[in-house]
Amino acid sequence: MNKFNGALGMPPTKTAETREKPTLKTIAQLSGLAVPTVSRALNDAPDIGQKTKEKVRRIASEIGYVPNRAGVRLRTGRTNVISLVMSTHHDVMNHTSRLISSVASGLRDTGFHLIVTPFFPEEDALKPVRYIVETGSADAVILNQIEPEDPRVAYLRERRFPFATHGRTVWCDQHAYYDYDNQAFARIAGAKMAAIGRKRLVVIAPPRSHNYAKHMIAGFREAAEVAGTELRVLDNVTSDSTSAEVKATVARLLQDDPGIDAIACASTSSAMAAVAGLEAVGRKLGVDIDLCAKEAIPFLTLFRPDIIAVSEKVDAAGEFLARAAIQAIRDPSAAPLQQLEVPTDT
Amino acid sequence: MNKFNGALGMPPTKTAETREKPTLKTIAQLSGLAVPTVSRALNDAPDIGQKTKEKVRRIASEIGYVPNRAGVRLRTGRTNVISLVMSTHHDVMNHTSRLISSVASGLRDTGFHLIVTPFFPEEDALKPVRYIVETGSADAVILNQIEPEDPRVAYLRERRFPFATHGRTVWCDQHAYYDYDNQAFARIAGAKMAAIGRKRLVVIAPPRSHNYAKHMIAGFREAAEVAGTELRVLDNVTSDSTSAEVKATVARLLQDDPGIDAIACASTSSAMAAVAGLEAVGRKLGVDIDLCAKEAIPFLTLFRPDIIAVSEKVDAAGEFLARAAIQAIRDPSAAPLQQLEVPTDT
DNA sequence: CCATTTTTCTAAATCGTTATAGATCAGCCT
DNA sequence: AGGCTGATCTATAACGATTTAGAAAAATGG
Repeated sequence: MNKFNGALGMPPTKTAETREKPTLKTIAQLSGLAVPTVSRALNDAPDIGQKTKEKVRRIASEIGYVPNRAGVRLRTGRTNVISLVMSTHHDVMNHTSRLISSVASGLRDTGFHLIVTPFFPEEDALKPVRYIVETGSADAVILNQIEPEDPRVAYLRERRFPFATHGRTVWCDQHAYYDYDNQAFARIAGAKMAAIGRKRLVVIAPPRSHNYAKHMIAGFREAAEVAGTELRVLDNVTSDSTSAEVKATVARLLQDDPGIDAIACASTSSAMAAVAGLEAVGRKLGVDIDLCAKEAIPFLTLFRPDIIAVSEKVDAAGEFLARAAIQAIRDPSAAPLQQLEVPTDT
Repeated sequence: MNKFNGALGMPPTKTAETREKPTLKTIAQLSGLAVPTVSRALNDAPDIGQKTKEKVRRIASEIGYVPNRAGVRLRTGRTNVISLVMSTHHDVMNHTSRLISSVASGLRDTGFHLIVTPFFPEEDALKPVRYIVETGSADAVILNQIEPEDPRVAYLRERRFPFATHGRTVWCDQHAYYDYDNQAFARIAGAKMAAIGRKRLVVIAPPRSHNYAKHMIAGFREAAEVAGTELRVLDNVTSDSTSAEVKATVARLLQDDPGIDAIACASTSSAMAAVAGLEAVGRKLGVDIDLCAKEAIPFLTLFRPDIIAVSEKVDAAGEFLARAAIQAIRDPSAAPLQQLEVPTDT
């Protein structure tokens, strides 16, 4: 159509004034080269001359060429998309949103887009993952809320589909992951409680289905053994229970057994609820009882300075997972990127 | 590569055992029809016979045909993607994550994917929007943190690119939006404070650049006039200031002017920080001072039962915006979907 | 019964990209 | 000079879908 599309007034040939999106064809016409040559030049193929490459690259950047994603995807199957699969169940003090933000940051200037694929409480957690793999709608997947033998991970491994997890599975030496060392956290927290003289610790742990619950409980047990303190892990509430449940449970517990002098919480929200519960029955935080928790947001200590908080840097997770996912895509046979963040005791 | 990979050795015909992703071609072969006929049948074109349509649809669902997104996108330009453009600035008590979740819910079973496009504090807010429009990487955009004359909205309107906003602009009668009626909230909150005898109210408002700050302040003014109370809007802190800043400012303020007996906060996090501040200087919430705030998460009242909370249903926003965006795509000339959520006074 | 319309389907082209195989030309060897 | 090699580039086809124009079959009309 547009043989000639320079400057002057033109018959209704698709000309430049339309500001059509530049394609390889545009560059080909401008440079007098063939389309495949332009493509190979931009991809730095070995069989293209140096001068040609430079010329093509110059033109490309001058006219602001950006490869058409649909074209690339159709031809190569590469989507340049990473999918974050997340539950819509909102853990109040939302980690998930920061994970999204930080994955997005990690993807900045990489050419990858981030698509968020939700799954819903009532449906199979495998469904979104299967959808992505079967329709090829992403090049890699990032998962959180990992179970020890997470079926999604099993599925992805079997298909050799690139992925990275926020949390560890039992096979985690085999795949990319980022995790917070909850066992270390629990050891530190338990030791701190013991250090200030607390003897009877109650733990509000994560749901047992999540792998990190095991780590955390193990850590508390270690600390309890070392310090010779009593340890009780509640099994009727978890750090994902509603605030009302946690509050009520803590209140009831302290009334039944006033000798309890320490509480440990696995989440910011359960910590706040637990504080509400203990205060509701007249206990005084930092006086006749202490509470420790993981602090994902600098909030707890502001709220109640007496809370003993151990910080968790959530933002690091997303950026790391983004890198790990890209690595898994680009170099599937390389050793997967793995990181365990150890909390600092201070 | 995998010429023969089913069970028996096979000549290099691409046969069904490969479990190749079914395409229109697959259906065409199975039905003995031509590819375009299959396409038109699935799209319910008027020039295809009833029997044919049924046959095609039956086969399609039997073999689990799903249209290839890249193919559709390349040919039609339709991406079937909606992009949520969000700041990575984490407002602690994260609205954004719930917005993402709820938009995702709203997009369920619509065939649309949700991609999250971040923009970074140091760069132009217009950049991601321009990128999306210029590269055509989405069919519609959802924006939040809206300014009165938001340049992104101006840009999108000018290009006639479908979008919906979480918040109102000055042109909002012309475009799809969802907003919480902050003016009504402020009226209600202000009236409540007056009703319990508070005379001197200090407001920690949203940043003035956000449009809803104006609405909220106007609402407080109305309430103050009606009740004849004193009103002061702080201009050195906002509801987006850090918790430490809010806490310190509130503490200082109450020391300088102990007569202040009421505080209103525009966000959950600033409310908690303000409570910390007032308690730090020995004031007693619910006794010699009161505090009211918007409660996006059922948290405040748990934390401090004395806080006067007005709830905001954040989840409704996302689902509405998803619908609104789709409508803007499908029927650009129709009246845009708009909703103003009025808080209930209870 | 042939011409004409309507219904239903097909062929070819296209979107932007890349893989494959082949073309062109220079330089070099014998 | 003829043949070969290597360096560059081009032509063609393909990915999966849809649009356009046109063909074939069926229905209608006189």
